Amino acid sequence: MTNQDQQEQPNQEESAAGEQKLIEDRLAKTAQIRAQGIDPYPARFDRTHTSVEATKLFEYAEVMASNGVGDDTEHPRTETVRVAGRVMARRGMGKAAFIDLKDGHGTIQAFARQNTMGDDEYAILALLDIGDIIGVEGSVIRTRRGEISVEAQKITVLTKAIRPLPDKWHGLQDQEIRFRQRYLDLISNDKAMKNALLRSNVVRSMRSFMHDRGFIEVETPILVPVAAGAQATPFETHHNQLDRDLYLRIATELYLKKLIVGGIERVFEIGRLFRNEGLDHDHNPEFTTIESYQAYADYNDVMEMVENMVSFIAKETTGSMVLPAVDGVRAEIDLTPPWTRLDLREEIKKRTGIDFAENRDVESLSDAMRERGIHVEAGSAWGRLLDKIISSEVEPHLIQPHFLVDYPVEMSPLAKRKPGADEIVERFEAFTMGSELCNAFTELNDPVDQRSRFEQQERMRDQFDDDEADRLDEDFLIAIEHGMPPTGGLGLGIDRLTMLIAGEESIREILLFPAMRNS
RNA sequence: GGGCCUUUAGCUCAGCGGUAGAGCAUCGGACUUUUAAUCCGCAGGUCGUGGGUUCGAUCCCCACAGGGCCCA
Repeated sequence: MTNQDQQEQPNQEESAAGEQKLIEDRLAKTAQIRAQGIDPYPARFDRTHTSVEATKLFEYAEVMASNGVGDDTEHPRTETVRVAGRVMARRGMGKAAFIDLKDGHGTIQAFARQNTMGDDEYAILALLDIGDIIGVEGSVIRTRRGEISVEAQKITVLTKAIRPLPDKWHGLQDQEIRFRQRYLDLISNDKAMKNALLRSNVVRSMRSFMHDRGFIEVETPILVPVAAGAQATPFETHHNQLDRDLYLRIATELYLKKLIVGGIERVFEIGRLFRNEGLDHDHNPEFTTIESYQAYADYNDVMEMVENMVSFIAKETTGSMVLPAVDGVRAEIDLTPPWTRLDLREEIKKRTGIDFAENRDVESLSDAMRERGIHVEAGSAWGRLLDKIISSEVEPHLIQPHFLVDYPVEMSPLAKRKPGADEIVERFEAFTMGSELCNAFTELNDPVDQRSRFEQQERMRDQFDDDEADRLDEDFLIAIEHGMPPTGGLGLGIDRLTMLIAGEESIREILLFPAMRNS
């Protein structure tokens, strides 16, 4: 060992303890690798096969061998391949060693023997740690114990890791670290990776469903002067040069309807919404929705589209429209269309005996709720009270997919009134597992009615001190004053949909980086 | 917002009013077909933070912070 090498060794006397010690050990190995003239962080690696491809290649060779094809039909082996991945485990035995290598597709074992690799090449093994990323070159064989393995001719360090990985057997259990350092969750827990891939497939399949139906995908502003189109509290921000307060959007609705006015007859956007509210197992301050608008359609057309879209996505991503039961979480969920339609007024009557058409003011509805032991939040508007009844008395029963249909106008400032029923709008929401999946309606396109609905929302903001009331958006009103065709609109939460398909109870299992408090 | 649970070695977890333990990982040694490899040995901790009670607190009490569950 040269003097320079010795300088790169940590000083035994001063070596740190605990985590710092583990890092210093690995830094010392990194230095030793460099001292041998090897770059521990090379730029690229010419991988020929993924773990899965290499396995398949061998299985093919094995089948050929069983038919008498190949040089050594007793011990089939493939041509030389190069695989790459992260070292997940090692079993060293002196002059031989086994390494479990994990790549983006699966795992494959590498088998290293001193007499196959040669002393110089084999020496690198002493400097490898669990967590390092390496390339292995060799032919694929089956070991005596039956494991398909790349028999290493050469092992290349591709990235030296200087921090240790979580426990190889138990995986990463600490939920906080799983969410804050999702990369560790992805490395350690198969389910994390499965959910990440599932979400990607859900979105891809949703896009293809919409494109196949002639919908045009667009992107509309996230920074907006008025946070309108939904009932929620927005995040506020400020543009310095314009010296103007802006908000993060709480919905994509109004911009998309402006595009309907402009003649894009089928339009959708998949994008992030921001609502300034608390966190729980199905709320995150930022989340993703699809909103779509279809000219000349009404909410019945949208209802059909929703059940077809959701069942299509389930089929594409899981192979079935029937989602399997999850132990301790839920029964089987059958998404096969058609879904049951329930009249909202009738369903509330059935569950509670309350007929909202007979209790049209805050006082009588509050009384009816108290009689049945439903909590009444003081100072709530009528629509908020009814919403409470629905969420506490009706929603929990909707485990299999259902549509609740026809809502009171007070709760739905952007929906068109039902012909012949002034107080009811053509709106529906879909529920599964007791929670909302989507919200949709026949869009209100009467500009005079729309203006008065907005004004009513603004009055509610003042009267009930309701931050979440919708906001009047003059630009939008001017747009529909130019004429918006009859339109069916939809908003559907993509994270919630993915939860449903994944069988997860928490949105934080689906969002790769959920919002967390200060650490 | 209210209640309950939780925070101990890099990871997974025990523990207890009397100076802190295991498995894995690490470090040193043996080992040429392993599968959580095995065997021998070493090292690793301001027990979430801050107060209090006590002769003595990781443990009991209070507050705070992070995480989880339930309720609103």
